[in-house]
Amino acid sequence: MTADLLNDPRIFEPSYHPENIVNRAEEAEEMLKMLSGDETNVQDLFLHGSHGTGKSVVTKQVLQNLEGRHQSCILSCTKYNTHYKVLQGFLERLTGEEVSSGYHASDLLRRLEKRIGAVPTVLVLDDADFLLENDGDDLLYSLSRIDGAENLGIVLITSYRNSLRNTVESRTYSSLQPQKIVFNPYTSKEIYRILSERAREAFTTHSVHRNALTYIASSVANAGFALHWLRVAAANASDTIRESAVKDAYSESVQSYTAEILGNHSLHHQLLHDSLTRLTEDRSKVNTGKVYEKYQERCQEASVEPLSDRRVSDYLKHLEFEGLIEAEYRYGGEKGKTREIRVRKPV
DNA sequence: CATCCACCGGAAATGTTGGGAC
DNA sequence: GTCCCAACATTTCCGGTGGATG
Repeated sequence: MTADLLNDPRIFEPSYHPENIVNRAEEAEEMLKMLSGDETNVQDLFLHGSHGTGKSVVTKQVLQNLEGRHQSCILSCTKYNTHYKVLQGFLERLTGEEVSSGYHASDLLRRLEKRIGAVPTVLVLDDADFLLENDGDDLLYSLSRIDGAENLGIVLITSYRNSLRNTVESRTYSSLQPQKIVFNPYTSKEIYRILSERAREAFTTHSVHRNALTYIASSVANAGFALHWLRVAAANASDTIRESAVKDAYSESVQSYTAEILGNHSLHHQLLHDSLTRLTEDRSKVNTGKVYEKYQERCQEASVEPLSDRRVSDYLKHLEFEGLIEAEYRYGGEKGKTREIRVRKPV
């Protein structure tokens, strides 16, 4: 690691909050208006866009702007993926007190209701695909019926589902009526700006070549991965970061980026993803059955009991939510009903 | 037209965990 | 400690799916 090159490694962490967010002013302004509750009730929002389009970062910024007047809290549904866990998480963050398990979910709901009271409140569910898959709309229904809902804004962030309407029951949808905001993929110009602004903060002057940044910017639209890639290249470089260093760092970046995402999931997700990469070294496709076979092998290697194929089918869906795999669903035909799966590199 | 492919995915059943009440 | 219970995680069960094939 080169301390002289990198002023502050935290600047590349996903948790880092940049001063200036490239080309998302419109979205931020709209969100602020909807959540402020100035002209009307605090609204519910549905934010959708592929990975690395700035959904979470913009949301954090907006919440910061509301600080003082609003109380707010963000949970990622990769971890908080059930009714109970979400209520527990929100309550803990808002009150600062630990909430153990063993209560009735309705108990927690009542406590949350009380806590919200007359205070404008924004509750954000990031990676909401995971919750919706698991819990259906049970939680959303409860939250939408909460007393004092005019002060409560629920923000759902998804990168897979592009609408809430076909996911939840119509009674839930109609009481939420979330305003949908779409985050379009960044252009390579925008990625370039994101990289160079971040590089200016993180590196000592002139330590990164312009070509190095253009190379990344022309390759990917996922800002999170772009930044990760640049950080890996920086860590490997001894003096200046050249285009060649960036090219060399690609595979390692993909690997560590993927590992980071998988780190939020179970061992079985990892084994499953691993089986898949072993099966499809090129950009070839495999069917679910083959993947499951390979997965069972991997489990044996790792001395772990494999999960049922039904469960694995759900886990594959999770990998799809995370953008780690691409699946095409086939119904009938000579191949029967299955899906063709391929590993997906971050783009 | 019946049958088959090769799974999908909903629903119910079962297993597990951690608390509270006694 | 024992019993009961809610919340989950996972398994078991099973009715689809629609073109290809005989």
